[in-house]
Amino acid sequence: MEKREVVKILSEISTLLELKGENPFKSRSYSNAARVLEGTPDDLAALTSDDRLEGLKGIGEGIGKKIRELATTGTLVYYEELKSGFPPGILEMLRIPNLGPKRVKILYEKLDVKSVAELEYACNENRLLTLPGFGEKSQDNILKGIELVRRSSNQFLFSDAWEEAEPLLEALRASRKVAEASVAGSLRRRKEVVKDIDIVAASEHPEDVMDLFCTHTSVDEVLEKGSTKSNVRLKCGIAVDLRIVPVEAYPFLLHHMTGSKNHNIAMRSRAQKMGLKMSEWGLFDKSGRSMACRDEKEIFAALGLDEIQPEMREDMGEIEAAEEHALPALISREDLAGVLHCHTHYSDGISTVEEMVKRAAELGFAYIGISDHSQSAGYAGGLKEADLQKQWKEIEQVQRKYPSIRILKGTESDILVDGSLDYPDAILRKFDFVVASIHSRFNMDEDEMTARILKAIENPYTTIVGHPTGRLLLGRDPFKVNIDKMLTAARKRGVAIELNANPQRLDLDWRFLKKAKEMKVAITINPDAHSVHGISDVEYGCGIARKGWLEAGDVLNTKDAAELTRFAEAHRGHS
DNA sequence: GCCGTTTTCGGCCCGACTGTTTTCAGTCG
Repeated sequence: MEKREVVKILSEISTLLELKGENPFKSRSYSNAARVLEGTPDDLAALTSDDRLEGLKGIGEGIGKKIRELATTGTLVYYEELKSGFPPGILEMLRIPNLGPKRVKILYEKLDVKSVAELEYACNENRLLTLPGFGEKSQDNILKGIELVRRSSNQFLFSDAWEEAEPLLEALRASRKVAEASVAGSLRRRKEVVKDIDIVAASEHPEDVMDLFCTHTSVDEVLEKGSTKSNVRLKCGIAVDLRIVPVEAYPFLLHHMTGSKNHNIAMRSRAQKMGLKMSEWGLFDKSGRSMACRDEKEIFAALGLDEIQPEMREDMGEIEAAEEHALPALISREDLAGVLHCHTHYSDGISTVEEMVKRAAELGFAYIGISDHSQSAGYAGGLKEADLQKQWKEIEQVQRKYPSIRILKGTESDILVDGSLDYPDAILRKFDFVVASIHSRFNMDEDEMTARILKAIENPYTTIVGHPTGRLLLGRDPFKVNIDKMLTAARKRGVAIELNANPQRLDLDWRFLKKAKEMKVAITINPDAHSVHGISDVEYGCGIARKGWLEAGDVLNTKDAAELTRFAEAHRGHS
């Protein structure tokens, strides 16, 4: 069984326990265990082979045993029994906003409603009005919620949410009544996919600011409006929360709303153990006196911690590291010396070689790697040998015109079904670098796919494995590959692993980056640009690299072009 | 169900808003 499936079952158990009305802390321990398991880079087989599983904080004897049962037998008696107590459609009702386990339980027990469709029917017959705790408003809101769930998946790419957040933030900052404002929540933490947008502000006139916010042109509907908190839905479908506090509480609000939830719980538990109480309003001692903090750094310091960057606040070891002064100095966009993996109109890009080079130079890069698709990639206009000759000539001309930036000749070669690359060696050796990527037969089983990729890694001409799991966020699941084996082979052979910065990919996932770093595997943050605009996508990649605790030294394209070509040459020397 | 520099038992983060209620439960983050 895949770890992903175990994670799903654990969180489902958590939900079912809530529905059952069990001890909420018991339910929480299952969702916590699911999160912890998801966050560890190791696969299930590695975790269950020794005592490492129960060593994870949040997985004890009980849940550990259940995970082992799932890993060895593929099923879990406890889960099956729990599940059989409820009709199968009941979980989908929980996706409706503002409808939680308590009220779903009432709907099921009193009205025998077992699915979203039945719930809709019951609403239309006004049958909810008779229930305790329900009224006309709730019934209307549930109908609206059903509409919303049907219309969208309720999840958005980071890049899309970011683009919506920026004008809102600018409008707030432009107001004289706003002292400070920032994006918070998962967007500030740079999660690859977000559910909503959180914005925080400091103001002495919160009502006026709320009015400004709720009447912004991008707002479609005001869902909630108070003096310190409002919630709206934008025309594009994303919900936005705005919280406002006075200036002195602002750093606490910013920290609180940035989360993650589990990071906050850990921070507040820590405060509690120190005899303090922490909330979005401040940090208070036993007598209720508030301790002034001018920024987040001072909040962390008050709890005996180094400042933790927002991207790392996932309660995945950052608090322990902050306590031991062992936090990494995270990479930033300015650390990148050059960009690799760029397409042009020769294959499926839309910009010319010169346009791409000019743009990269404007962005301050010292080199750019052109890597169009290879000959078998008919779907993307892959280059035949004659096209390559033509492109190389063109690159040499452009190079003369732009002496300040080095142009590297590369290719994004398909990894063919048998693991070989898509050009003969005589051509491959002419490239400065080769990105090897899977673009076909995604449905292979794990052993086959792993063998296919390992063979590509062993090819002396491979420099980088491109988008190593092939996922499309909100679109296509990653293909099955043993990441551990891939990283081990990459390290051994001196091949880099791509962190593809396209906002739809962001692949390799940040949860594996930390592991790659520990294994000293070189990572390249590549734009996979298909136009001049795509080059700056490396910014998204840097956000994900930071979530994976990467420092400048862990990333290959922070080095200069000479070092990069030496890296490529070194692998060729291996053969 | 998990966990322990107060504890192996008894805790488990904290507050805002809504809708339903006459003081609060449910939901969310």
